[in-house]
Amino acid sequence: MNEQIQALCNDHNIKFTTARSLILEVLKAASHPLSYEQIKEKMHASMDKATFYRNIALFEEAGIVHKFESDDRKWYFELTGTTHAHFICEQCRQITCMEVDLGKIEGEVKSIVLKGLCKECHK
Amino acid sequence: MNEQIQALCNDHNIKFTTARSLILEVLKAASHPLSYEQIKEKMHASMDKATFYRNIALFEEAGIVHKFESDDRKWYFELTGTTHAHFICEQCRQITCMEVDLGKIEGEVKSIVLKGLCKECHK
DNA sequence: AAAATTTATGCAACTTAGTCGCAAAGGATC
DNA sequence: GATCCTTTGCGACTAAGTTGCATAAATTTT
Repeated sequence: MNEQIQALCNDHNIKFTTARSLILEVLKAASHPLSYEQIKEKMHASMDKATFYRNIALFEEAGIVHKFESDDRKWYFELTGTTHAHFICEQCRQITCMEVDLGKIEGEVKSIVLKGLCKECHK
Repeated sequence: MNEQIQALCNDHNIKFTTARSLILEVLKAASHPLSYEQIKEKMHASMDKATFYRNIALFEEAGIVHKFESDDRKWYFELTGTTHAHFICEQCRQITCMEVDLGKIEGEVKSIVLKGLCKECHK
């Protein structure tokens, strides 16, 4: 587990530190994008937010992590991987990942965010 | 022009005031979503931001206006109308509207935001 | 392996889009 | 024209995220 994360850092010329390992571990285990608060909760170790955000910025530059804003003025982070869409429910705030076929679009699409009411809340 | 806006307010049980008219005029003339700053610039009349945001909240509740966050920690507003997607270029920050066919999705989709590099910046 | 240099972390102060409380202004109603 | 209700503007506030700076941890040099 840790080896994979260490390898991820090495591959991108990023030094492997405790803080970075903690962040990446949480993101790796997550099934959907998480905010700073959520990541912090899952970390079982304290970390200054400055450290967090600086490392996230580093990951982003390296292309390891992708971030986007939901509709709550917070950033949500996830490991980059398959390009998939996110559905954000305006009512329960749950973020779910989904595959979407867009057909052809000019330019390069890096992320897709759908908003509305999820299956549950729509009833 | 003004009559249409007035009618829009009447139809939704919203009193027609100067401030509201100013906001809606700008939104009506816009071809893509605008932020508070952008709307303010186009208004040719001063308005307190509290007034602006309170009226926007009112429009939202009434279903006249739709808002979403881009990736710059700002809200972008537009009149609701045909459900269409927005493409936000991460480089030039331009927001363009586009039609997208998603196929079938469970729940109710209210907005779609794509991010990436636009046709121009992708070159 | 101690000193020097570089890099990462934590703290505290700061930034800024958006929000809230409150008083004054503007209309409507009697 | 006095009373009531709504809207507006001002200023203080909020909170996610950022930045400067000092300390701590690595890494390199001698």
